[in-house]
Amino acid sequence: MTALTEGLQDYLEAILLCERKHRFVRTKHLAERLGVKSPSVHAAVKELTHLGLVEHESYGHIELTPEGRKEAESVYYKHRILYHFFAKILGMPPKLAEETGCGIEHHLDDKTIGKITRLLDSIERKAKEDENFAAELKEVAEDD
Amino acid sequence: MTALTEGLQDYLEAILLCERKHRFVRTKHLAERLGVKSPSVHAAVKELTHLGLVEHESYGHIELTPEGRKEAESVYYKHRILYHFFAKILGMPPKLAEETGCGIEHHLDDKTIGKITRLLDSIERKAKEDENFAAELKEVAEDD
DNA sequence: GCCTATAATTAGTCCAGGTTAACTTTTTTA
DNA sequence: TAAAAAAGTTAACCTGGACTAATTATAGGC
Repeated sequence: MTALTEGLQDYLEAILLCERKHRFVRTKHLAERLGVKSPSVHAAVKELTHLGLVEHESYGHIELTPEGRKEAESVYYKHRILYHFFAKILGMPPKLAEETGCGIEHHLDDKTIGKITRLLDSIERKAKEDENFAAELKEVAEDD
Repeated sequence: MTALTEGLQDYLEAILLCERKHRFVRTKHLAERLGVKSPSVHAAVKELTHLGLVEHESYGHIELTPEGRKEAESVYYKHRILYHFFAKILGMPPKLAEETGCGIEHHLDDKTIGKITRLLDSIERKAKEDENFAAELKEVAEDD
């Protein structure tokens, strides 16, 4: 009720991404992006409004509040890091990398994401200066 | 209904671990391990029975079928790899590493887990032969 | 061998989050 | 500008997965 569930985090992220593409965000856009019907969007947006994370007047467009934006950006950042890891390091097909990232982003706190970020940095830096290591990584990524 | 949900996977894994400790598995053990009440266990076990993954006679003990065992072991293996990654590589506190692994194990397919396994191997091998890289990893793990 | 304690089961409830169908508001267009 | 199309809202319902309370089995202690 008063908690930000995984599902609501997905809605926030979707709002953020929609607003970058459509100038303003409508129920329909979110429904399409999330593969869900409009009454579901309606209920979620109502709940997010109630939590003070979005603003939405009836039949109007949907906007993030500052806190909502912060939350949405945090989710999105996690998503991008994970996508990078799955797609670029592990060599997963883009769609699967995308879905996998989406599934697990909610389970990782900010500090953990920070550590993963630095780990990936180290790995990639090392791969640049070490042929052998780079070859091993390549093998992992290219295994099908 | 006919799908193996995340929750049911957790039950399978718990059955596997309980049977290693108690000789036979009872509703009560699963309830304790999963932090859930017995009617919830009952319902889940019934569903798993229906899916052909466990056998359970009324008031008796709970057993994995061969397919159930296979599934349970797959989940458990994922869990262990992830625990290793979070606890040993990222240096997360054991409890958090445990919970995080549990949250995301369901989202990773076998091939992905295989890739992660090999990636961790490469990283650890490289760290053994390369002081510098080892130091960087250590820093990631020890950051609090 | 009976009685009590413990365990398992059943019945009924709740909540999140989805659905369809019906209705209202807004927008578009002829 | 009025009618049709599209979008949003509401109501009623379903499912998974938890819960409590009440009931039924089983097992141990006397």
